[in-house]
Amino acid sequence: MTPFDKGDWKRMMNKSERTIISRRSRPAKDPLSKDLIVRTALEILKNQGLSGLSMRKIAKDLDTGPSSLYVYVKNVQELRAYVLDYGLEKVVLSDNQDGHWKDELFDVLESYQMTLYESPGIAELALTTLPIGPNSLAMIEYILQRLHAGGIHSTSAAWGVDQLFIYATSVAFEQASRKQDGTAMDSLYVSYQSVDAREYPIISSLKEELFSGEQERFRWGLEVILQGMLQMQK
Amino acid sequence: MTPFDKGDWKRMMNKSERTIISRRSRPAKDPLSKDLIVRTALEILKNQGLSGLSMRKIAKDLDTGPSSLYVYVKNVQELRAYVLDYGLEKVVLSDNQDGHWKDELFDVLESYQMTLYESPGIAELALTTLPIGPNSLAMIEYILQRLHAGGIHSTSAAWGVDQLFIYATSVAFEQASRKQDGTAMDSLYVSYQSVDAREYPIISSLKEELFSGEQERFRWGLEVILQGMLQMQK
DNA sequence: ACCTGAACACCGTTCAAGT
DNA sequence: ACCTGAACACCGTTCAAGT
Repeated sequence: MTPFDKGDWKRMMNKSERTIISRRSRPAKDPLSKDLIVRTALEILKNQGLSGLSMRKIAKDLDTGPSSLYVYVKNVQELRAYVLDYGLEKVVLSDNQDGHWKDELFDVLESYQMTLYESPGIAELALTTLPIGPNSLAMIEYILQRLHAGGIHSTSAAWGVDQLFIYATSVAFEQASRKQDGTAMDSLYVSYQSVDAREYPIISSLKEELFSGEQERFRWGLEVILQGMLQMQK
Repeated sequence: MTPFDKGDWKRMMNKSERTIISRRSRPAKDPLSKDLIVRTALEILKNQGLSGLSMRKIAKDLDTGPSSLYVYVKNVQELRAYVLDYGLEKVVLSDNQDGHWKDELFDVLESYQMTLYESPGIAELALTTLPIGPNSLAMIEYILQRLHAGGIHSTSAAWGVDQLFIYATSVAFEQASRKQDGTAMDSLYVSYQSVDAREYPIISSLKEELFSGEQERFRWGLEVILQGMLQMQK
């Protein structure tokens, strides 16, 4: 029995579904379950960001008190790990037979990056929370498989998949906070625009390039990592 | 006048020092200043991590109420940005004339990574807070200069420095949380050890490699990025 | 086994009032 | 100009008491 067998997960998430039928007297209020809690939490995360996600708000949305959640979840950190994996459900792992390994590799990473970009809260979560759960595992396995097809094996592949994730996650977070807040990234940009050219000559000369590029920049970064890994194998 | 001229910064950080002398009646209690607040905050961050850093605790350590801090700092987010730059003060930018660009590049990134590793709170901060301030700027300028010496210019350099920082920061954060908590990283390791070999064959076969390597792994990652950038220029 | 209320020990930020 | 106290609107987690 493994902790991440998909059946296990499903069973884990729906722990209390068996008992619904016997509760005929109060059909209006859904009974709690880990699955329901995580789905509610993800909804809040999408709408209000990571700082807006709290046990108390989840409880309120579920029309109960915060203490009720602790039957299904050990603490807020554990909840976040579940929410992250749940949020990665929509990352596309396309699997057509004649796809080229490199295209598929870049596509899945772009899909991952887009998923995070679309809900900045998930991006923030991905940055600080270790990837646990079936969706994360499926992605990692998929990427390792494509790297393998491209001739990158064993330690290089193991370390490389981490590096690719780090990069995609950080870029998504950066771009997401750029679109959302506005202020934080904008004020940084303004600062660089007026940097002292004698003290920081190269920064000053590259002040535009340092902030340029979106998807083109992301693809360039992936290419850098991949080319680097191939180069290191020689 | 530029926002990050070093003189400006010093003046900014010591705003109220001029007025000390006139306060002869209460010499026991230091008057507040941005510099004092940021230094106190950094001390708390080092000892108690990012979650232990709060306006209220800083105020308590300074023997005042939390509202007093808002004279010197707009909000907690701004304070964090200052604290981060202050925490990067000890990163070594060695500048001997006959140093090789690549050695110097790797050394400064390793020094950065070590600084974050030694206080996990700073690593956590670096992950989510944009680098503002003279220490961050000096590091970026230094790295751009070494990349330039290595033949990496303009857009490649501008995008590359970002990529190098992302990598160093993430590795430091990962390694720091591994040493501190124990639990989060350990439970992930245990999970991977018992992953279903039929469902995730490659993960299963690489379960050791996925967690192996420390400084060796970090250097490998830097080499990957650098080799990739050089390759992309051809 | 699950749910609830109340409590404990915290947060960031504001604002009127003082010097 | 700076500092203070008190208040407002929040947090995560625990625990005895209920069903």
